[in-house]
Amino acid sequence: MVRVLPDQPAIDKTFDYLVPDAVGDQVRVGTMVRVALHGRRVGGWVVADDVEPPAGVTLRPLAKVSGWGPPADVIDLAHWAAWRWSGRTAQFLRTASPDHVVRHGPAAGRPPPPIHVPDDEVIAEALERDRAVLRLPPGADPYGVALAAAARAARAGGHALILVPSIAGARYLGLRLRRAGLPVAVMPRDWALAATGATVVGARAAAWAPVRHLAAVVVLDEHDEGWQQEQAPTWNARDVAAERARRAGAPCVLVSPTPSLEALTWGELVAPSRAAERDGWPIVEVVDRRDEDPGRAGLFSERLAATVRSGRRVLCVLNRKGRARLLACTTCGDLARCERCDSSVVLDDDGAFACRRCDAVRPPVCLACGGRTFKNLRAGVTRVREELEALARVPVVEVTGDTRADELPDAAVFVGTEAVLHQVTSADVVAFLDFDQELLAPRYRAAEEALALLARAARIVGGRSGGGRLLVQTRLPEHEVIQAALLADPARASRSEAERRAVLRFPPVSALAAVSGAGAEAFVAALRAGGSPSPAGSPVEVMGPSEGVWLVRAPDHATLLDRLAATPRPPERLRVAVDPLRL
DNA sequence: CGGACAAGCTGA
DNA sequence: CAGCTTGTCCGG
Repeated sequence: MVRVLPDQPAIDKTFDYLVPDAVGDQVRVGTMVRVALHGRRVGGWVVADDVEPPAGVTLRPLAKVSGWGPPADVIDLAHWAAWRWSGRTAQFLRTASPDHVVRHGPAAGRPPPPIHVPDDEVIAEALERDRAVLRLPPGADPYGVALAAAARAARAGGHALILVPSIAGARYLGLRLRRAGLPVAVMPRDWALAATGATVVGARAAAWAPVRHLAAVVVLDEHDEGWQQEQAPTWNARDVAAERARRAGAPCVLVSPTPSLEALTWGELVAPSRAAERDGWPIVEVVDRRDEDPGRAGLFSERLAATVRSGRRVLCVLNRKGRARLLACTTCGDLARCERCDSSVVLDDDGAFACRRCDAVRPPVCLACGGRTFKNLRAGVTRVREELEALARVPVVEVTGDTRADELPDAAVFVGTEAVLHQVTSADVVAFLDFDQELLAPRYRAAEEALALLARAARIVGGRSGGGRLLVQTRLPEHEVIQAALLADPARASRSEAERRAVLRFPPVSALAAVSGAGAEAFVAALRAGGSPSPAGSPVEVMGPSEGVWLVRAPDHATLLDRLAATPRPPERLRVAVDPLRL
């Protein structure tokens, strides 16, 4: 008799079935099966075997054994993740399952030859720890860490799990490891090979890959916000991988040029020498815009003008979309604002004013004088491209999130949103036209995000030894984030950021969840009622609502998640985002 | 999720 | 009161 969790989003409940003798040898914890449930057949996973079914129910036999599923340790991990991100076990098991039916493992390959791993003290030191945060500068090649981890896992009689933020990056790393002689499963394609035994390389979903005898875990660019899924449950592949390592007793190395505060709280920092780290960061040229005449300055300093005219390949970053972001009435000069909440409004696709905060839409008419024409106060990327072209006297190409990388014309000067750093792979200089926008963004993680942005740009231009250069226009030249990049010392930024988070009680000093949706009000009421009789002593606070979102805060994850799990969910739609990146 | 069944509504 | 909609419950 086995316990089966149906693969149905709304059924978070298990049912027991008889295992027919004929298929007994194919069924274990994790096996994917089909079962009869309430008059229909549904897929599901065996989540426990040798179970004692509740009295008074007549069991039906399994309808079919579909194929291999996640190993038992991943089934346990999915139960944990359902608690950790207030989700449902089935959602995680779907991510952990092969996308095609798997009935046989791949043919056994030749035993791998001994692999040569170059000596590297810093990497070796990181792999000695149970939980290491390895701070490698942006210019460093992460291949050495992956190879050393795979070799270490092999010595321990097991396999390594290596997570890379992008799918393309994972494929490339997989190829290089395979060339070194290792059996490598690149996820999600090689699910069956991973299950039989290989070094496993992949992107976010690979945190759920089957790994035989997990013996080392590496997460590259652990600070990358892409590790977290945007939809609820907002699970984070870095945290899943770290928990897997903990459960397996395997070393876990989180690698980043700019480690997150979460990582620094979790593990021990390992970093190369100051000289080596400095070499891996580009030269940072800070242009202090306070010296300029504010009326005339625009977005282009003298330094920037000289740089775009120098003939070098320059990427200019301005995180604003093409349409105007701040409008003023041409008649009276009043700013275009929302009638309801007073926030600034932007022109939507239909030419109406749309509020960016409260969703209100109104005709484009000045509230003060009734004027109907407006001028841009802040140019978006489209306008800036034209101005920059005039300044540079060479063609300037605009890049936004919508631009297709393979259709990008070649040019010496590009301008775009952050997307330009994803789509153009090499340059001599990356220039941030208005870095204060990153530093002062109204998000609690703005400082970390700003430093990560500099690190991303640093990868494109390369370290200082190769002439890599960043140009940062700012009115905050003393800001710790800019100083951290300038001195190639990310700790400068994390120290001050840690203090700020402690004062404001933001993560990692606390644990947060954002609750929204039609059922949020009822859920939050139940959440408040579920606490200790005296709310004053309750460690779980509920704040809000602000724009329909409540924020739940607790001193730590266990307190927060136990309370969320103990609160009954209303039948209406409810989104619970644990560890929200934006508030 | 989706089928079963009960309770509620409508029109003759 | 048949015939339909809407809501709630529950599955092995």
